Amino acid sequence: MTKKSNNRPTVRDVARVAGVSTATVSRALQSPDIVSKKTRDAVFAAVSETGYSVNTAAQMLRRNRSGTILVILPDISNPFFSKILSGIEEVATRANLTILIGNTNGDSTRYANILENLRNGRADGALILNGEAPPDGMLPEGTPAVSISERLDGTPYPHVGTDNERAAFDATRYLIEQGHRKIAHVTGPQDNTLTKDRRDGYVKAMTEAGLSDHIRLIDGGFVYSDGEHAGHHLAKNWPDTTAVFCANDESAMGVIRSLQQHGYSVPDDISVMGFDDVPFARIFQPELTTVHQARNLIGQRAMEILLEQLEKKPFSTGSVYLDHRIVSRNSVAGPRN
Amino acid sequence: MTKKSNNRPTVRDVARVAGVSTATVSRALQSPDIVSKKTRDAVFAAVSETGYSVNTAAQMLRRNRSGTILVILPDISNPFFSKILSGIEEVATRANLTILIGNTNGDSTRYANILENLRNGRADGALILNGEAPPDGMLPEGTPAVSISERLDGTPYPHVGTDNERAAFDATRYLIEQGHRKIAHVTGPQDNTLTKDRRDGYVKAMTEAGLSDHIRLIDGGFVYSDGEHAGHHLAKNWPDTTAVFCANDESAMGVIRSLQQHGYSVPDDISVMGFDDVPFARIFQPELTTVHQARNLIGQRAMEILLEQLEKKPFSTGSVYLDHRIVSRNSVAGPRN
DNA sequence: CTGAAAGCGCTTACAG
DNA sequence: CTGAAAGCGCTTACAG
Repeated sequence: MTKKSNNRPTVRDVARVAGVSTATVSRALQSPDIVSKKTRDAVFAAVSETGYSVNTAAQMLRRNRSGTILVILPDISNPFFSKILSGIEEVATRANLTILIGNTNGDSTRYANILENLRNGRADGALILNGEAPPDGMLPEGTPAVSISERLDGTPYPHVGTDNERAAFDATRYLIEQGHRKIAHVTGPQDNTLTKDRRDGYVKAMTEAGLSDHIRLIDGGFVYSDGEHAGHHLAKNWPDTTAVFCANDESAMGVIRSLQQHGYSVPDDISVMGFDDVPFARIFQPELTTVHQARNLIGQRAMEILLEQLEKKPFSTGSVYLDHRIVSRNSVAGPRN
Repeated sequence: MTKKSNNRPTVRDVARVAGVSTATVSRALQSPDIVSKKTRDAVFAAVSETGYSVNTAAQMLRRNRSGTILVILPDISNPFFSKILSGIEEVATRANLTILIGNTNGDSTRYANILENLRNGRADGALILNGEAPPDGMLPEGTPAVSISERLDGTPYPHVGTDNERAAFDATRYLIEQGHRKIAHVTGPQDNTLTKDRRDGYVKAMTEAGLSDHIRLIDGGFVYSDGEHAGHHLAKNWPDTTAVFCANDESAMGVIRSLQQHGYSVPDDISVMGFDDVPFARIFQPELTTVHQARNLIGQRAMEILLEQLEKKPFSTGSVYLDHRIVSRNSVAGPRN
C-alpha cells in the first residue's frame, strides 16, 4: 500500500471524497443532467477539493475518439491561413474540440507523417488546406475530412472556399469598368485548382467584354518573387498594358515593385489588383486593391461540416462558396489619357 | 465471437500474424535492438501486412506521457512567431514529439483553457511565448517549461531569447554612428519586459554617448497603429528629430507612414529603425533597417532545453541569449546637412 | 438514479 | 530473447 509516485488525482479519488462510485463521477462530469442534484454537487465539490482533471489518454482510449481535429496546411506563417484558422478554432472550441496543426512545408514526407495522426487515433478528422489529396491508403476509409480553399479533385471530401472563377471574373470586370482594355493576368502556380479557376474567370470576363484580343497571360505563382519576375516580363513584352490582375496579393506586391523599378508609377501608369486581402494589403504602398475572401467564415463553415461528419449527421457534399467582395484601395485607377 | 465494428488492427493482430506475443510486438517496435533479427523481421512484416499503427491513446495511458509539447503564444498570425515555431518543430520532430499550439489571443480564459492540456495529460511540457506566467495552481508542480522571448520574472522556468538591452544599445549606437544626435525611441507596450529592456538599451547608449539631453521617449506598442500614433506625436512635439528607433518592425512601419503623411521623407528627412526583422521588412518601402533576431535558433534552443527537462537531465536555468545583428537597409541614412 | 464490473490497447516488471 | 499477466484511468452496458 505504498503511495504512488505520480499523484495526479483520478476518478477513484474523486469518488472516494464524494462518497459515490467512479461510474457516478464520470456521469456527473459527462452528463450532469442524468444524476441527482445532490450527487452532482457532491461530485463537483470533490473535483475542486482534489484538483481533479480528466486523464485525456484514458478517455480517448475508452471512447475511441481523440476529440481532436487535424488541420493540414502548407505554411503556417502564410497570413492567408491565419484568419481561416481563427474561424476553425471558434467553431472547434464551441464544440469542445482541440486543434492539431500539421505544417507540411510542401514536403510530402512531412505530409505523410502528419496524416499518421489520423491512423494512430490522435485526431478524428481533418481539414485539408494544402491542396493535396492524401495518397491512397494513407487515410483509413471513411475518415471525416473537408478540403478548404483548394478543391481536391477526385476526392469524396466536401469543399469550402470562394468561387474563384466568379471572383476573378468580378475583379476583371472591375478593371474593365474603370476603363481598362489591355489587362494582363499574372497566374498562380501551375497545377493548382485556384490558378485554373482564377485564370478562367479572367478569360471569361475579357471574352464577354469583347476584349479577347487583349488577353495577356503571364505564368506566375503565389510568392513575392513570382510577382517580381512577372512584372519584369510585363515591362519587357507588353509595355502598353494598363492594368494587371494578379492571382494573389503577395505576387501583386512583387509586380508593383518590379514595375516601379522599370519606371512605371502605380496606379498612374499602370493599375495592379491582387486577390485575398491579406492584412498587409492595407499597409503596402500603394494600398492594394484586391478581392476579399471571407476567410474567417470559410474556416467556420468547414469546421461545421466536419462536425456534422463526426456526428454522423448528413452533411453537404460538393462545394460551399462564401461571398467575396472587391476592396477598392489605391493600386487601381482609370487608365491614363 | 462476432467481428468488432472497428477494424483498426491492434498489437494482437500483429502478434497473431507474426506468431509472437503482444509483448514482443511492442518490443520490436519500441526497442528493435532487444529482439532477435528473426523476430524483428517477422514483426515488421506483420505490421505492413496488417497496416498496423499504434493506438496513441493506449500508449499515452500506459506510459503516462503524451509525447506532445504545448506551445503557448498570443497570436499565431504574428510573423514574429512563425520562424521560432519552425525552430521548435525541427527539434521536436527529431525527438519524435508532437507540437500542440495554443493561441491565447491575449485572452486569459483561453490561456487557462490552453493550460488545461498540461493538467489532463494531453501535453508533457510547455514553451511559453506569450509573456505571461501561468497563474498559480494552473500548472502541476514541476511541469517542464521554458519561456521564449519575454522573460517570465518570478518564475523558475529557463528562458531563451535575445539580449534585448544589448541589441537596443547596438541599434542606438548604429544610429549615433551614422551621425544622428536627436534620436527618439518609440517604446513597446507598457508592462512588457521587452519594452523595458529595449528602452534601457536605448537610454544607455544615448547616455554613454553624452546625448542624454536628446533622449526622447514616446510610449508606443507592437502594432501598426501604435506606430502611427507615435509618428504623429513625434511630428507635433519633436519635429527636429533626425532618427527614430522603434521597439519593433510593425510599429516602425506605422511611424514611417505617419511621418510621410506629415510631409517627412524617410530616410532623407528622418531615419527610422525597427526591431525583429520580420519577413515584410524587406518588402516594405523604404526597406526597413532593423535588428535581426535569430528566431529559428531561439526556437531550437528552447526546445532543446525543454527536452532536457523532459528527460530529467540537468538543464540550463536562467537566460540563454542568441546573437542578434543589425540589418542595414534603406530606412536609415545619415542626418541631412 | 446508482454501482459493480468489464474492457479499450498498449507496455513492462517478472519469470524463465 | 520471449511470454503471461497486470494495470494505466476512464466509460458504459447491465442490473437493480
